Amino acid sequence: MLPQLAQRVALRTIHATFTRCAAFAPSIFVTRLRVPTRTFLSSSLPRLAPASRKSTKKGRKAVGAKPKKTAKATKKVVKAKSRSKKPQKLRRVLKEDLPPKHPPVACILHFQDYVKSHPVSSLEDARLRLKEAYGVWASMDAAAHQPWIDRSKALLAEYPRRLAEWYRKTDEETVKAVEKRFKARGRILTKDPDRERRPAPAFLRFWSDYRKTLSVSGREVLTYTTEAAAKWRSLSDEEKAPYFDSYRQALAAYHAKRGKAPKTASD
DNA sequence: GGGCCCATAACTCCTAGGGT
DNA sequence: ACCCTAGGAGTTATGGGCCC
Repeated sequence: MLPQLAQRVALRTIHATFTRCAAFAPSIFVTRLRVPTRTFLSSSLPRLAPASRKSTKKGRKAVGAKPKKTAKATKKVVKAKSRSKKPQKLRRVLKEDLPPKHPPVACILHFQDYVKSHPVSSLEDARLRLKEAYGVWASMDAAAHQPWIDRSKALLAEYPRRLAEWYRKTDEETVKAVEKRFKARGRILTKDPDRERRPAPAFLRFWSDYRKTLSVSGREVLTYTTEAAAKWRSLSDEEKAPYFDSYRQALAAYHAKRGKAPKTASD
């Protein structure tokens, strides 16, 4: 095996050569693209295209979806550009400001233990060890997996509490800065598990009841959302009343808890 | 006025971990 | 980036209402 230094030099030389060649013939030296393991072509159930929603929910973009540039979006870009002339002073996010990391899952815990008992000495060695560790994991039966699953479950059970604790001890400005940093890196900050949820509105209460009357499950339920909406629209005010009443009650309780009075029509 | 949130399910994608 | 996999979280339809 090559000594570490020699190996690094060799790798760097290969990389440098590759980069130089790629500069001359980019079409030949196309860098490996990260292709999703499953696409809408291979998917058994392709994602449904948004019909009436003006925008999708925030967060991860659909794979392959290129955001349309509407006049409004262009306006926003111009606005953002003009704003960007004045450099915004962002709060610096320190390492200790970051929320607790998501706990490792069972196979990763197993991998950690495996590496501890089988130390590596080189890059090639590390790669082999990885393959080896996951090979060992794959060859184990469910009973053998159990200790790591239990550990993972324990860590996972603790995670929401740790996250909620982080939200409690972290000031709003830092949370916002962390959120921004996450967003900039294409990640999403997990929401506070203890956050107070707004009560579900009348239609959702109706929908919850409606789907109980359906004898379908899974994704099939989705096809009934339109039907449920039509049914909701066809309901008389009297029929809708119980749903609105329960919503108003829940909303009043929600506002009372927050110390804010609900807005009325006269507001 | 736009964006988000609420409920619901399966499906899909991403993240977590280690060393180099 | 490479190697792997379990599980978290976003996506998707829907309408009403709140908040910025």
